[in-house]
Amino acid sequence: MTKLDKITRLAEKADAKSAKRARKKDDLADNAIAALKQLGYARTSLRDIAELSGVAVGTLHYYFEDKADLITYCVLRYKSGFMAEMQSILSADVAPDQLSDRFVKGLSLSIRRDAETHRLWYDIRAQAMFDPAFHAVVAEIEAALVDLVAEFLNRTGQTDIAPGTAYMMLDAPFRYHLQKYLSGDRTAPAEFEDQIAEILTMISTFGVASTA
Amino acid sequence: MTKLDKITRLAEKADAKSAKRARKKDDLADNAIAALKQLGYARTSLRDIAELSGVAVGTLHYYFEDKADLITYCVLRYKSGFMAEMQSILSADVAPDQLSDRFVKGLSLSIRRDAETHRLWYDIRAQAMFDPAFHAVVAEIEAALVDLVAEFLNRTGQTDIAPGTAYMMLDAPFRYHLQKYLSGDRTAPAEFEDQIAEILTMISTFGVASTA
DNA sequence: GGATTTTCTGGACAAGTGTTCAAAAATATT
DNA sequence: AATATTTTTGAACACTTGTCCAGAAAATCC
Repeated sequence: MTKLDKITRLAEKADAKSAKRARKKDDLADNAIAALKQLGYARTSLRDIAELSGVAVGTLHYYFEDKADLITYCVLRYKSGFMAEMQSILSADVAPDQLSDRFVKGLSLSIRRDAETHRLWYDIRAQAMFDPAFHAVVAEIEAALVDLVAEFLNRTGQTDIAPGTAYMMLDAPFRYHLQKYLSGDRTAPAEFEDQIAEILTMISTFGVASTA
Repeated sequence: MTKLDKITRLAEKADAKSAKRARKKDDLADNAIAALKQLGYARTSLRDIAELSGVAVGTLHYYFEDKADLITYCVLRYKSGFMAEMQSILSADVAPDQLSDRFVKGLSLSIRRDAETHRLWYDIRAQAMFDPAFHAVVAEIEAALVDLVAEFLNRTGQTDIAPGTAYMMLDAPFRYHLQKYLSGDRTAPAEFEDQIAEILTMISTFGVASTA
């Protein structure tokens, strides 16, 4: 075995080791997210997370610097999951008007199915206004969401409205009806669809009017 | 002195007493709001509030049932202050288009001047999604805000959009640019005005189109 | 001006927080 | 099989939290 082979072997081992560590880290993060979804950022302690993960508190500190590090990691991970889901809806090969319908239905379904996940996002977003440690991760996710909306606008041929503006016009009703849904109003998702329909009509009317 | 006079006197005394108590309560609440504005709901302890108010912790419990009671009271009080301010802008006797301009400028100014207060509101609103104790007060404030927007729409002659929808289309950019402003972006208020202008144009275009 | 009620204090309490770390257990290496 | 390394544990630490309450202080009443 040459010297170079030895070096390669050592490098492979180091990679395998760090890959294993990353897997465990993600595993812990997933359990942490589960806890955070139920209790919210402020009410979730490291002991809650440890208990739900089936590990001791010390283990968390073995993988994460401190609590802020853990939360940041979780939020970034949550983002990749959510974004992938939305992208898969958007990249379906259907006609523009059908796509629009599917997109709205997808959001409405997400209120019902992933209410707790979205609740956590809005919680973190609010906390970021107080804790600069979350500025970066919130800005990153919000930029990705704007990109998502921009793609939706492109696919449906709406080019007269700024993506940032459109994002807000979708996000606001989404948050509002999520809130209603969480407080027990089962009709909220349906109302959400109606309101989005009104808003999308308004956006397209605006497009027609301003290009005329 | 007749028996009735005695009763009247006693009633007056009781009123004066409870009025004094209410004044003190408001005084404590104002200090509590000052603390909450700086630290946010989750990070503000009763000891923080007590220290800032110049009283002992026990005093807070003498006037408020518990922490939730105190916070609820504070939020309601904050609401009356903010709402009065916005109403005063709305009830000014000016032409519709001027009113619209003043309204937007008023909101933009409020981002600069009362950033911390609004931040607290968005914090509480997010907490309400986890803590049912805040459902009622958040719903009440949000309803009042919708009423405010409804009045704005009436005064400017826009009757084709649902007030709830219009509220969200103003609230979303307001929150977004507040967030940008708080993270150090001084140009956020100006951007906010531009975006609101775009949205208001869209709303009015929609109105014209749908009534045509 | 003495008695009574209201207001306020600040220490005590139990429970909970993030973090640290020596020691044990598990895994990998030779 | 023995050694070395990585991983995990859970007790201990110092600190904070909301709440309670006996007693002091202040205000009110007759």
